[in-house]
Order: sequence, then structure tokens, then C-alpha cells
Amino acid sequence: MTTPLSRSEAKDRTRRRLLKAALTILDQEGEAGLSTVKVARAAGIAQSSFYVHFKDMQELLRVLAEESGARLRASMRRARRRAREAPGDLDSHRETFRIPLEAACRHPELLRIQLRARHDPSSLLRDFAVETARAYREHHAADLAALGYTADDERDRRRLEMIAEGINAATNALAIGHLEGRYPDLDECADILTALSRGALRLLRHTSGGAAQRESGGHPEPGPGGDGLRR
Amino acid sequence: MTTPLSRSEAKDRTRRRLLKAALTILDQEGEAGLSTVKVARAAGIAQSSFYVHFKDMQELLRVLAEESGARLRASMRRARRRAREAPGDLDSHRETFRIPLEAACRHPELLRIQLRARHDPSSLLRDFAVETARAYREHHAADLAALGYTADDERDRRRLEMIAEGINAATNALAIGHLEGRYPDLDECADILTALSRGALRLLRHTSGGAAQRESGGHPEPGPGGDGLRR
DNA sequence: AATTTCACCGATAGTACTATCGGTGAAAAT
DNA sequence: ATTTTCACCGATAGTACTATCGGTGAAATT
Repeated sequence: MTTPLSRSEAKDRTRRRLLKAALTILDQEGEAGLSTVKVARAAGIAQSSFYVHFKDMQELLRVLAEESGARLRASMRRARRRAREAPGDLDSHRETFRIPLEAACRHPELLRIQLRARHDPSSLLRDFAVETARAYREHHAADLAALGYTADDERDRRRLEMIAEGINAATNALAIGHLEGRYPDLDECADILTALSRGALRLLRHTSGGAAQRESGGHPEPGPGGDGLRR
Repeated sequence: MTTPLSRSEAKDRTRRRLLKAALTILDQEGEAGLSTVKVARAAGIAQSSFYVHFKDMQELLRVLAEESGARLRASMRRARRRAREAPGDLDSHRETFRIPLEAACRHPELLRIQLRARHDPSSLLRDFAVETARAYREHHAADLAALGYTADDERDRRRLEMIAEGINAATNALAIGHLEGRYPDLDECADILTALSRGALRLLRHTSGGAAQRESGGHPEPGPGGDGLRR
């Protein structure tokens, strides 16, 4: 019945089982729960056979980070291409925030792992986490540039970076909330992110336009000092 | 020269040294680097003497979380009282965002530890992290209520929660950025947060006022569909 | 058919940590 | 002055994991 696998095919299958098992354990128990014993058992081989496939756990995690990173980037690219092909005009702004949100939710285990590793000095996946965060930020900055928001001077560039970092953090938080079932509607999450960025980008916009910065009436502003922001 | 310490005083001093040492190691090496060996050595006692003061590492972390939580809450209370006493009118809105930012930066190690533990299923400090995040969110929701933003129906209440969660995440991200030296000016961080929330709160405001929701002119909106948000 | 290769196995030495034990000396109580 | 208490010590048994070793049988090569 089962096709007799060649030796290299069988080895590759085992290797993939090891990577898959490691990812599952990483997600469920965290990096602390990871060991060659558990990963090998979950993959159905002896603990010592782990070393046939990887030099040590660090190498497995390096490979896992590389593959996951590639998967994430591909996922993001696909989503962006889809967004370009169906512009929808009205939705294009919201799509900017929906795409990273969807990318994050498509790989929940990677999101959780990345959030943990990001601030853990002992994590072997820290580089992966930092790199992923950087990719998100750059993606976002590019999208904002496409929407016409530019940063000319030093100050605005720093502000744009702060906004991107804040929005990225909010995106992750809402994605987690969505995965936990608290925010079932992903469109609503995207709306919140859109609204968050809308206010912040006004800080940048006034450098380019002319008669900007005026607020519409009917809103009780916190004080008589314009929009309450220092410059 | 040195006053001869009573036995209980000496014991208490040692206990505090253990807690302090644990906090430092936790911050520098993460929870994975924590062990009775290291903590005891850093506190200047034998490893076995650790158990004179704590049943096990879990109990030490419980005590540490309780004390740190109390410290954080006290820090937050002080900051809010200070803000109330010097209202400053124009600054009151920004203060709303500056206070948690300052509270986070006043205890960098607690911020980092909390961010790590938050999503780590194996962390013994997870309850502490979740509780701290909840306290931040509630503090923020209360401040928003004080500024006149109310959530009447189910939908608005959920949106307020999402905004608070997003702003909280952004606050932590900017606080980390500030501690890492990338954003030296804490006021600027507060400005960004103020601006972020300003856009989002507009989603809520229209339920109370009458002729709200109109945008001021001069801004190139993404499309002809109003502000591009679904309702 | 004979030989070589190699993925996998069990056994095990080495490492790091936890938690308990009896012993000790100085503080505290009598 | 004598006894008791107890914070701290060193030693050690027990646990979990890492990484290496020689052995084995089936696939691959000759």
C-alpha cells in the first residue's frame, strides 16, 4: 500500500516532523518547555537520533526561524498583491492595516512565539523576533508612503517611526485579542487601527499641506490650546 | 561601627537581598536564567539557605510579583494625584498618556519582565503580567471617562476596550523605545499616544454629540466614502 | 552477491539544578 | 550561667537534560 520511501525521503520526513513538533511545543509550553527529549518523542524517534538531523537545539531553532520568517514574508507578499489587485478605493486605507493583522492571525503560533522572544534576553529566537518586527515596521512605513504620508525632516522621520512602532504594537495586541476570541470581527480590529493611525498621521501631514490642522466643529476640545500638542 | 543587628533584622535583610537579586537576574537573564544557585550566590548565602526564606522559587516569584504590583500601583497613584493637583488645562489630555508612560519607565525591569511573562505559558509570573495589564487598561478607561468619552452600548464598550488595549500596547512599545534611547523625549512619546487616541476616540464620540463626524477640509481623503470606516 | 552507507537505536557519561539533611555557632531566652 | 533557638553552612540524593558512543539492519552501491 504505502510506497516504500527512499532513504533521503524518509530522513527529510523525520526532519520535518522534528521541526513541526518543536513549533508545537514552543507554542504550547514556551521556550522553557523545549528539550531534545520532548521534541524527539513527539516526532517519534529516540532522543539521541535528534542529533542526526541537527547539531543541537540552537540549530533547529535557527532553521525554524528562517523557515518561519520566509513563510511570514510570503504570506505578507501574497496579501499585499491581493490588495493591489482589488483596490476597492474606499477600503484601500483599511486594507493597509488589515494585511498585517491577517498575516499575524494566519500564523498564531509564530505571533505568540515572536511576542515572547522579543524581550527575552535568553531566547535563542530573539533575532528572529526583532527581524520580524522590523519587517512589519518597514512594510507599514512603505504603505504609509504609498498613501502620501512623507517624512521630510529628522523630527518627522522619528515621529513616523514612533507611529509605526505604536501601530505595530497595537496590531499585535488586537491580533492576540482576536485569536483569544475577544474581538471576533477582524474588520473591526482594522477599523480601530485605521482610526488610531488617522489621528497620529495628522501630526505629520501639516508639514506638506497648506491650510491643514483645523479641527471640525462640534467636538469639545480638551482646552483652548488648539489640539493640545506641543511642537 | 556597624550596629549589631538583631537576628530578625539580619534575616529580613537577607530576604530582601534575595528578592533584589532575583529581580536583577530576572531582568538581565530572563526567567530561564533564574535558579536558586544564582540567586543565593548573588545574595551572598549558600544555595541551601535559600530555603530558609522561601519554600521554593515559585514562592519567591509570588512575593516578588505582589511587592512589585503594589509598587507599580503606588507609583501610578502618586502620578495621578500629581496630575490632579497641577491640572494645567492644556496639558491634561497629554498627561493622561504621560502618566502610564512615566510609571512604566520608572520601573524598567518590571516593564520588561511583564512584557515577557505576558505571553509565556510557562512563566510563573503570568498572573502578575496579566493583572498589571488589566490595571493599566482600567486606569486608562477611567481617564478616558473623565475626559468625557463614554461607551453606551455593547459595540462602543467593545471599541473602547480595543482602543485601550491598543493604546496600552503602544505605550509599552514607546516606553521600551525610550528606555533603549531611541526616543529620548518622553513628552514626544506622550504626544504620539495622544494623537493616536485622538483619531480612535472619534469613533466613539459621534454617539453623544449631534452634528459630529464631519471632517475638516484640506485633507486628501482616501476615497469618496467619507472617512473610509465601516459602521 | 558482496560491500558500503547511514538513519536510528539503547546505553551512558557529564552537567546543572532542586530540595533535604545533620552540624555549627552566635543570638535569644531561661 | 545554662539552655534553647535558628540562620546559615557543606554534603548529597534525586531529577532532567545534553551530547556522544558503539551497535544494527535495511537501503544503496558496487
